[in-house]
Amino acid sequence: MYHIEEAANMLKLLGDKTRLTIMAILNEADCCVCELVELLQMSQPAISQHLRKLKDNGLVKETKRAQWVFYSLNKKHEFYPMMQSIFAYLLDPKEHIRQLKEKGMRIQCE
Amino acid sequence: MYHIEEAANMLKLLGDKTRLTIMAILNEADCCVCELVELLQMSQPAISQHLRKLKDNGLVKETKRAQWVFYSLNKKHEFYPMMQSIFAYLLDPKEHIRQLKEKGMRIQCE
DNA sequence: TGTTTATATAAGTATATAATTATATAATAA
DNA sequence: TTATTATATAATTATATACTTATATAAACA
Repeated sequence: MYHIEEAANMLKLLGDKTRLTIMAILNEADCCVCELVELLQMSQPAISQHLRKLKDNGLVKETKRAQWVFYSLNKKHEFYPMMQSIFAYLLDPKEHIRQLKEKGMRIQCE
Repeated sequence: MYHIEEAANMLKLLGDKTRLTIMAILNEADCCVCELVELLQMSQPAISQHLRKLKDNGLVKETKRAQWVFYSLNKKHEFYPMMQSIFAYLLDPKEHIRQLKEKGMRIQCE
């Protein structure tokens, strides 16, 4: 049971097309920044700034591996269950992976 | 299964403390503007403007009765099931009604 | 009728947000 | 070492947002 203000803040974070898409993608596979840049066809700083916002609010975690930074959902987050039920309405769970492959993109950078 | 852009737009509407609270209250009982004004301790124009936004996006309906305008959730809205699952995480379903009564407020204006 | 009550809307303002551009950092590769 | 690649961050700008104040509308009531 969440406080309404925290919940509103979390919903606001998801209430942006770019961030919701990022979260939907990460819900299927961890991903590095460059993949998100290509997938979403947006500039690298724009993606990084959205990721920072998600990270600052604890919704995603980052792992550095070689020259890449991989992002993943923070499954320990208080709102993770609520997000999952949103994703359940939202997603064809295979859709983003399919989209990735259609564009000839690997799922992992390395 | 919703398009991600429409879903983001809907989540943005819910991603405001005032609107999320209004939706949570309406999920428990239809309500007129003056009650929302007292409950949320905000100005009448501020409340009306949030209600208009919710109405323009089809999330709530209005019914005029005497001098009051009652608002209610639009249960036919495409996103109504998703909102319900959000509310399920969000709410102690009796909390807002209790809060209403504590303030000596009637649930219906008339 | 004129007054009050409930609500909506318009105009203005302050703040928040998302993007771009330019630059910094850090790791890898040549 | 220098160049390249991946990422982050700062500064700027344009737009969106939420509020206030003032006003309009419409119903009820004296």
